[in-house]
Amino acid sequence: MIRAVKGTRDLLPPSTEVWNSVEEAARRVFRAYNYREIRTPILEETQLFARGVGEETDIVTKEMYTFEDRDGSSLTLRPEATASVIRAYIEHRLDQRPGVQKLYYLGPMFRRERPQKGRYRQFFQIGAEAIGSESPFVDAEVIEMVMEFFRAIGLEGFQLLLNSVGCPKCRPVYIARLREELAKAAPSMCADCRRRVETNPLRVLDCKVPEDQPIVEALPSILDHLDPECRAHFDAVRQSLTDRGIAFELRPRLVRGLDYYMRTTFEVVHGALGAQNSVLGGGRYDGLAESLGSKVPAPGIGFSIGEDRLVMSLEETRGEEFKPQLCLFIAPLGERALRESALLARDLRRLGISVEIAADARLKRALELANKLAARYALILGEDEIASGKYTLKNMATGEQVSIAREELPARLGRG
RNA sequence: GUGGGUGUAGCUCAGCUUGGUAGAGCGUCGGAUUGUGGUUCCGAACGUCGCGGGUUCGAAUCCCGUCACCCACCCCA
Repeated sequence: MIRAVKGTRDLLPPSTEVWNSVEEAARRVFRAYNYREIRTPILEETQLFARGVGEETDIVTKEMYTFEDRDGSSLTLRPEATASVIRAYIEHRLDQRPGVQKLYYLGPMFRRERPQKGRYRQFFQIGAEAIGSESPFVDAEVIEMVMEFFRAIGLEGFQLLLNSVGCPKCRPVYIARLREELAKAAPSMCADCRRRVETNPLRVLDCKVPEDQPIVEALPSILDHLDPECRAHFDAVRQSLTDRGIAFELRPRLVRGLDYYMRTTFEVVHGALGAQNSVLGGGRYDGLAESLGSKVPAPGIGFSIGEDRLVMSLEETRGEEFKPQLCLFIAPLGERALRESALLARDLRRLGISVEIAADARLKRALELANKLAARYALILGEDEIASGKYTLKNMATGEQVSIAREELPARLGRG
């Protein structure tokens, strides 16, 4: 038997209904913030990610789906979308368009990791980027938009974590300071941390081993090492969030795994997701365009939402609410009735009313099916009804039946 | 890449310790007479017991190998 490849999966109804309502809500909310959709290719030149995401990151060193095209060029299935969006911004000179470029995207990303709960090799992200401004006001607005989106889909029980990771000027100073401290503390820490001291000292801050926590908490905070510009930026972001009534938790030890982040970084975590509890990651990336070879600067901030994880947490708490309903189930009795119901169904469907027809079932069987499909109404269409012109409409919830003329049906059924 | 767990009907699982050629619930399909669902009752279909090898008169059950899936680490969405 041929199966879906490891780490990929089929999304089936009724789950796809949840996916659709999540995506519809995102489009609606983002549009209200004047974001518009961008669709970039799923395939890019490998160099885009190598340079954009960072040569030394885990994504680039071991997680990319990279292959050689027939002409010998190296292509990669996108592991994330920000680099592509910036590439498109540069390529199409969007900096020449008026105002801040606000773009959103949604679609599949690919990383060749070992799958586990909430982690897939093909996974879906919904993200947005605001490019062309360094203003902390934009940072706060982007975060507010995310919060409004979560509110729109009714997500609860999440936490917004906020930090600043400084900039290429002040971060190295901090990392040097961190290394000094770690040189002393590392020997008594876990094996992973001892390794991280060499590879990526910032990651030590993210250590989850309980025994290491006292040491981690005593390490110097990056927030004490921001240079004046980064400091002012971060203060302004926090002030604007407070002005907007957005609750956040300051997490000086929040670090991100992609190289391009600077200054503001944020994350949203949700319980009931297993070990992969992060549903959103985002931050500012003012230097990304230049590292992709752009002559024009493109300071920006954005986020990406792990749609798989988001849907998972929605389904955990309120999966029932997304069950779609069938409005009308038609049970035709006999050939004439079947032909008549085809025309009736088409007319109702034109009005947006969902209709199903039992093409070949006895009445009992048809009603059984109507019940299983959770139809709100069943329409019984037999010889009597055709003769009299009055159809029998049954309310499936109450069992109540009324005799109704064809013309009255749309009003009676309402929309949907 | 590393560790642990699990593979038996469409789904959820029992049976495995103490080998004797497969079960339950749900679902699907049919029936309980004429054009009335949800409840109930009766019945049916569906299994190379993940795969390969070994031990044995006999293997879902014991042994070896292998594959797949899940969870966790790493890292991230």
